[in-house]
Amino acid sequence: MADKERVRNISDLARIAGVSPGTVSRALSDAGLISQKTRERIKALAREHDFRPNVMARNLRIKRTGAIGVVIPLGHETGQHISDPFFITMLGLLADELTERGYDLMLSRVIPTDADWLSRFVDSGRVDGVIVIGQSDQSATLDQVAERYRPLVVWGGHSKGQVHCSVGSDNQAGGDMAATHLIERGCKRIAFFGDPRALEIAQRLEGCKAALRTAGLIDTLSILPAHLVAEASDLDIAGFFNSASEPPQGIVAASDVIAMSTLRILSELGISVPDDIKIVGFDGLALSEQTVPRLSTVKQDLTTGAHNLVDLLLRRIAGEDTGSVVMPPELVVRMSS
Amino acid sequence: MADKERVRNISDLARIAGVSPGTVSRALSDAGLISQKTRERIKALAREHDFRPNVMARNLRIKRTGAIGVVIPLGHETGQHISDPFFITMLGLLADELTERGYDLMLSRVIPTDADWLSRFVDSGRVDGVIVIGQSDQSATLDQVAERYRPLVVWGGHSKGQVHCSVGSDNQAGGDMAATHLIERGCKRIAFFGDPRALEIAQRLEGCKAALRTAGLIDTLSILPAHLVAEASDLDIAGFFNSASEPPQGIVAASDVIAMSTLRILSELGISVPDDIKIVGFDGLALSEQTVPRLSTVKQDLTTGAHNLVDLLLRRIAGEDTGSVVMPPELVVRMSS
DNA sequence: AACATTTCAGCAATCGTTTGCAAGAAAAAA
DNA sequence: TTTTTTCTTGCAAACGATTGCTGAAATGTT
Repeated sequence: MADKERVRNISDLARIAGVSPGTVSRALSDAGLISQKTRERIKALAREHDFRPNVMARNLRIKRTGAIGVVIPLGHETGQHISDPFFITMLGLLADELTERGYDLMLSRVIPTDADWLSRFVDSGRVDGVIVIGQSDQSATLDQVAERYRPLVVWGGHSKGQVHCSVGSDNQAGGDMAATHLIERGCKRIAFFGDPRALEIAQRLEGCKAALRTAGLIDTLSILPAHLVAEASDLDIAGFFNSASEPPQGIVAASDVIAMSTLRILSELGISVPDDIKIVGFDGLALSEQTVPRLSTVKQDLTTGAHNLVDLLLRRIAGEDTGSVVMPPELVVRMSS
Repeated sequence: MADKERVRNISDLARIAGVSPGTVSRALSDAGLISQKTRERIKALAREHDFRPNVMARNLRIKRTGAIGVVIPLGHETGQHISDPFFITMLGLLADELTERGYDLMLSRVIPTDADWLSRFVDSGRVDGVIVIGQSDQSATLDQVAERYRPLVVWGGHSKGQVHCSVGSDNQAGGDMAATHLIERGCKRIAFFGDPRALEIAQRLEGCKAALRTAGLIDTLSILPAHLVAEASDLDIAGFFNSASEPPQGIVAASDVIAMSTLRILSELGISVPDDIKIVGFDGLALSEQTVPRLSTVKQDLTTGAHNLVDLLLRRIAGEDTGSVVMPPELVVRMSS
């Protein structure tokens, strides 16, 4: 049958329908002025041949892609993997949020070797906007691109003089809450586990110090720049406890993942949590509820975080100029402290 | 300065360079016949104006997108979230694998309401191929699309008569290994935690039954169709232990996540693992190494799984016809059994 | 110096849509 | 019936690249 031929594009369909390509276009995209009758007819025809207009051609013409790029710069930790629970949780939330708004999500894992990594992605014309998860040690690059490319939003900490638009928690407040909590629980010697080369972690440490300072305990603070990746941090942590002359009574972990590793290592060393040592994590990921014992943690509201990221981004795409967002974290006390 | 004008496309650059657009195109895409000299000159010019050719236009012309779609159908469990650790781990591995091969990853979370969800994505012309993570309860739809759309590969179980190309573990063998191991450790009463409505889980249960049958213990098997989502499964599991007249001595969990919840609940009930009850998980995710006690599990090699998925997909894109892959799982004995 | 060969760059068609403009048809008004 | 107004539709020019073909220049060969 002649009308069973494969319909590859809008003109094919137009020929079959006996109309012009323009008319088909108008019929399929519920816009434009066109008679109800032909619209129905053409739509039915399209369905029958199960034809769907080519998205790329449309995007080229229309100059929008309907996709948002999500990029994860793996800067200061080359070993850090995209499957890090935090990234991944955020990614899932973003996917949900974007899908709901009719956008697709284009994922790009990047190891910033040259300063060009972000420009390249941004200028590829493949996405309408970009969300960067985590500043890593790339704040300078982010600022530089943000100068000229508006639809860019970053998850992470906010610091004065920052050019790029960010969404994140008040890390300093969070660090303060964690340390204060441990102090209230009677801990005198406190340790911080986390590598302050990353902006967010530096801020958490700062808050921690502030709390200790007001309690007059600042001199007891020891810092372990543990890796973020679970596998690598194991060694750091085990080493710390083996070489510590006097172990800490409380630990502020810069992330739930670090806290989880610590928990397990302590259990294997026969040290009891929370009796011997108390621990507070950071992030409030789902996995923090599954540890033994359940982890006390400074919870970031990642759901509204993702919501804010997408919201700000879409407003920026629409041309609006937006400021950054700093969200209050929340101390969740469970069984580890 | 005139030559500081913004270069928006290849013709702009051509005008500045005093050549034709075609020449610029050839210069920038290291192909084509063109003199070394002009190539260098044009490349330098492009760098200077930091111009990068529009990817969409290129894709339209070239009829390839350089992107692979990854879709996660959330079929039989509406509550199941994209941030499920398994999905997410797989997603990360795929991102790594695809990035390495020069492809981008387009993520799409789908709740299959109509039978159309996959067609729509596949026909959008936005991706060169599609990877589906998990069959959920959508095997029929997958088969149907696979009939006509070649570049489609699915992570999941393989069953006879299956049309779509799949990559996954030998789930039955895995279930057998887990149960056999528990039997060897002296367990007489064994329970299976997991909802067999999903193909993969049904296969795991089948293997489990086989092992019990040969050991003559099949009558002692109890099955708890626990939800996959951690939050929901908690209730299921707690309920199970509260109502069980005689608790099992060994548990085969259909996933590490279920095992982890079980571990924690048992700890809270004061039941010791592995002394009172032994547990084996399934998946071998990173989190299984972080539990207390460390989880014994049937490990799927997700890294080579992701590798195979991508490999088969690219071969299918190239026109080759490929069969499915079933990989052997591996029992990893840790502290929980 | 004359001719054959190779290299390089330009022309113009093409990928599959969308959309401003204008013309034809239909409906309404006179 | 004629004129005016309103709906529909077609035409053709974009969008920004790639690429087969063709001719001109450069190179090599007698």
